Amino acid sequence: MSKRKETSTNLLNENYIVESCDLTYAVCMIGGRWKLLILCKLENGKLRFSELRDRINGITERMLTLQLRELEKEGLVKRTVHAEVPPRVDYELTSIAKELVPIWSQLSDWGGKHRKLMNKPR
Amino acid sequence: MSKRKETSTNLLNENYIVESCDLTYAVCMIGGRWKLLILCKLENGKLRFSELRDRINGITERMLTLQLRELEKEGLVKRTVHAEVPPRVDYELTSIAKELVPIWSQLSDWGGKHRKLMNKPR
DNA sequence: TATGGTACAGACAAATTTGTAAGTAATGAG
DNA sequence: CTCATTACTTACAAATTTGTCTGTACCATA
Repeated sequence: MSKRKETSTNLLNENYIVESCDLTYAVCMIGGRWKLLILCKLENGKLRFSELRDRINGITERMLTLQLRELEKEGLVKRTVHAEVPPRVDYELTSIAKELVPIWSQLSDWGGKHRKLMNKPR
Repeated sequence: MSKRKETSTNLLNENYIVESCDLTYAVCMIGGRWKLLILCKLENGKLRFSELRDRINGITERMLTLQLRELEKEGLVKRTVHAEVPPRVDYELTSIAKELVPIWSQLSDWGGKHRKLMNKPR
């Protein structure tokens, strides 16, 4: 949640693009270093913070927090806090996020295919 | 084509993630501020550099060049130089990129739907 | 009273991406 | 010889994202 300069060309461009293109809008939601990894892990149900952290190799708590916050804002994950000590918080996909699953599965297949093509060029 | 530090955690993380997840791999290909816009414009056939530049609001020649170069490297667009003066260069989608079209059309639909949901939250 | 587990928050720095503002080569037209 | 056109390139600066490290509240348990 580092604030962005509200007057930068960079931000204006991004806004303009996202406004005018549903596709770019969609990809922006799931862009960012860790978002897809997080969403994937949640594909089979709820997980708590520490479970996510432990399953995603290399992520720091800070990054996990930041990306979860954004995903929450975007309405892709739902956050539930249990009033316990020590605290317990879990995350799950929202219904609109679940609609993405079949799409990203195709995209993943495409990725696999493309990767092979690139390995043995011709 | 700004070089990246080969020893940074940032790059190591990216490599690791992309290696281990076809989905992230795929999304990385089309990530970046302008790539999808460019690909969309090429959906209906070849365009030359200046045509792309004029159709993509806000892009600079530098950015267009950079992103086209990456797309070319990734095998998503094909670049053809005509030996003329003044120079003429055109760009078109490769066949693997064309396979993405139906997927991104679904993603675009999802984006539109999601956008509406967000506008009138409940 | 000291310790421990959980889910973070904050300050700061490094890395990366994006934008700005020039300039270039080649050559045909005038 | 001068200028215009096209598709770039380069140096530099600003913005943004990602990573490092330290610290916090809560209370149950030893």
